[in-house]
Order: sequence, then C-alpha cells, then structure tokens
Amino acid sequence: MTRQLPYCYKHPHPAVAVDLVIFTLRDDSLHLLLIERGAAPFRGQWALPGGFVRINENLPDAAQRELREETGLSQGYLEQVGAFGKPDRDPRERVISVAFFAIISADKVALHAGSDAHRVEWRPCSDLPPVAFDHREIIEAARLKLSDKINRTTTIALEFLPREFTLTELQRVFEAVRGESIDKRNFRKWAESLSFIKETGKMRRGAQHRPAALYKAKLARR
Amino acid sequence: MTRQLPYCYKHPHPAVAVDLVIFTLRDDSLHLLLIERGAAPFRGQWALPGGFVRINENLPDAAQRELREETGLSQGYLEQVGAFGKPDRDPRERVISVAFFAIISADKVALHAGSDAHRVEWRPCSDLPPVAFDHREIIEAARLKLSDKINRTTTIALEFLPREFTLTELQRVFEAVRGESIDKRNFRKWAESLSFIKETGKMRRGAQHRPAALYKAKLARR
DNA sequence: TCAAAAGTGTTTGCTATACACCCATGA
DNA sequence: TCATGGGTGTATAGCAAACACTTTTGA
Repeated sequence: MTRQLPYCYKHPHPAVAVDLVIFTLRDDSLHLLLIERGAAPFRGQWALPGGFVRINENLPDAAQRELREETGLSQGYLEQVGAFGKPDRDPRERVISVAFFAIISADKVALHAGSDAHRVEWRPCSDLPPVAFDHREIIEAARLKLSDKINRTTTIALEFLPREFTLTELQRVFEAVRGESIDKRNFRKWAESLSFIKETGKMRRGAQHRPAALYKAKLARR
Repeated sequence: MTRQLPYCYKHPHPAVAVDLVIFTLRDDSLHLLLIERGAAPFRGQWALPGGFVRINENLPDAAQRELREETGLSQGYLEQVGAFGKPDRDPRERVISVAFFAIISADKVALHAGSDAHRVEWRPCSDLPPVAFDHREIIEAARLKLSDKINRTTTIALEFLPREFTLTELQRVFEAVRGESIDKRNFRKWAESLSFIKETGKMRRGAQHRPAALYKAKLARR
C-alpha cells in the first residue's frame, strides 16, 4: 500500500493542475488550442492542454512547461486567469486548476501531439466543440481577461503578430479580440499615437494590391 | 504511521489554502484586516486571515467561511484575486494559496479573534506592518484588482457604505480606493448620471454643518 | 482593366477637467 | 458668529466616432 501510495498527509490534499488557453490568430479570427484526450476521464473529448503541477514547481513554470510540451514554444505571453476548483470538476479526485492564457503568433507554432493526446488542433473561438471538465467556463474567463488586457496593455497585441507586420494586420488583432470591426481611418490615426511601434521602411509586396508599409516593435522582442 | 497520516496519494500533493484581503473604509481611508498569528510559522507576525480549503469545499465557499470566522459577517462582496504558489512560500509544506478580496462596510463589523490568532485589527493600507509569507504580494495584487474593479463596476463602491449614505461619503470611497482627491462639483455631476442610486428624501442632521441629503441603492441590498 | 487592399482628413458630440462661492447647521 | 462640510454651473480641451474617395499593385 505504502509502495503504491507513498505520499501521505494528515489532512486530505487536492491535486493542483494548470490548464492553458492558448490563443492565436488564424484567418483574421481568434483561435485557441484544444487537444483530444487520449486517456480517461473524458477520453476522446476535446479539452484544454494542461497537467499537474510538480511539487517544487512554480505555477508560471508549470504553465510554461505545458506550453512548450504542446506547442514547442519556450517563450510567449503568459498570464494567470485564476483558480477553478469546484469539488466535482474532475471525476478522479479533487483537482484545483490554475488557468493561464497564452498568446502566440501563428507563424511560430509547431504542434506536438502529447503523450496523452491523440490530436492537437486550433479551433476558432466562435465555434468551439463541447469540451471536457469545466473547460468551457475557463475559456470564457480567459477570453474576458484577454479582451480586458488588450485594451489596457495595448502592446500585447504584438504577441499575435510576426516580428514585422502591417497596420491592417495589427487592426485585425484588435478586431478579432474585441469581436467587432473598427474603422480603418480611426484605427490608423490611433495607431500613430502608439509609442511602441515604428515603421521599418520596408514594404510587403506580392499581393494583388498596393504594397503595405511594414512596422515593428521599437523594443526588440524575442 | 497510517494512523497519523491517513491521506495517501500516488504523487505528492500540495495543500491548498484561501487567504483574504478584507477591505473597509475607516476615517476616509482604505484599511484592511490583519491578524497576529498565534501559531507557527510566523508566530507573532501580522498576516492575512485565511485557512485551508476543505476537501469538498468550493473555493468561494472556503473564502466565505473564513470571512465569517474573522468578521462575523456572512455576506459581503468577494472576488478572486488569483492563485499564489511559489514553492517556498510556506515553510511547512507546499501550499498554494487562492487569494480573494472582500469589501465590507465598517458599520457592520464584529471582529472575532480566531482560535489561531491573538489579535485582529484594521490597518490602514498606506501604513502596513511587515506581513508573513508572501502576503505583501497578495495585498498589492488585491489593491490593484480593487481599484480596477471600482472603475469598471462602479456599483461595488456601495459595498463600503451603510444602506444610506451621503454623496460626500460616496466620494470618499472613490478617493480612498483611487488614492487621489476628486473635485467635488465634478464628482457630483458624475454621480447624478449613476443609475443605481437615488435620493431617499431624508437628511443626515446633527453635525455642525448643513445637513446632507441621504442616498441609497435603487435595488435593495442585503 | 479589374479586383483588392493601402492609404488619407474633417466634423461633431461627449466626457473629463479646471475652477470659486454661498448655504445651513450646531456649538 | 464662526467653523464646518453641503451644495451649485460654466468654459475648455481632448478623445471617440462617423463618414468616402484615391492610389498602387499583380493578375
């Protein structure tokens, strides 16, 4: 018995996990990463990537580790959404989940099917399948937090974009996150006042229309 | 051995606690509740009230329970701040703390010294003593969240006040939370546009100055 | 030459801020 | 009568939103 269950406590302890809501922009719309669960419970259902926190691991480190395991990315914006702990949210045992949201730019992702997952897929936020556990609730909280955050801390919009980007691409980020379209002239006037981006002098050519000026962050990222 | 440590798991589990940042307004300034710890670790030091989450208890319920144990109040605004989980934040064992902030009106408090606390005191936010664990960090996060929240969700300002209040008292709430003074005429003009308060028709008399009109929430609280 | 996105200004209304004096009361 | 907070209006500047046409390219 002690062989199989070697960690003993005076009082009952819950397990603690991290779950990740990983956002990206594809085809001008907000997507997030779901995995198809390869093990019970909820085997075969879609769910957020996540896993248990190691006993000496900081919460953001655990989130970072899961992010790397699912996407191959070792950097990317990460922010805590909060703790979710309804007693029956996991049928196995009491599990408190600390949710994080992450933002990554679509051009940098290499998806890895994890050991306990069949498939890993980007799904549009506007059309999500049913998800396991209380992950729907976590996703809603993360979306709220993200749209709050992008309004306050405009710079994180850049996390969705490659190093060089056009103003229209930047506009699409705000439109996707806010879920509404923005007037082009008003947006560009407002973007001029942003102090954290600058023109590169280069142009993006090759499309069947007028070339677009390329911008980048003033402070180098990544 | 099994007698003393009867709860056994295959993997190590952290303990999970809730900690409370309980705000109130006293003498026109923001205060929060601290307890003097009566037991190790940090015996004799000031700390936030809190305790372990029971194995079948929802997180907000645990916070509500702690709030009641410390203040005698069974209602009051409660909102999660987030999870704090540095591996060494508690010297006893790995403890993940889920912090909540609460708002209560000073006129309703009956402080109870808990079983593991010597003293329970209101302390001004502007002049806090050193606190145990990572509670300073939790307090800062809670203050940020509170001032965010009061700007977005104006109605929670009422949580600081008795059922009937004057406009000056309401102004003091915003001033204390924002940490800056507000022009009286601008405030009152803005307050007129609030749809969730109304005049009672009554006046607060008895002070050595002109009586003040009393207001209350349009929707009955408590 | 056509389709498709890039780029560009002005007007209007609302909201935030600055600012100073008289009023009603209790001691 | 005096100290104390209660109560009131106007002017200005800055920001958000509405709104339409010309330009440049690749196919």
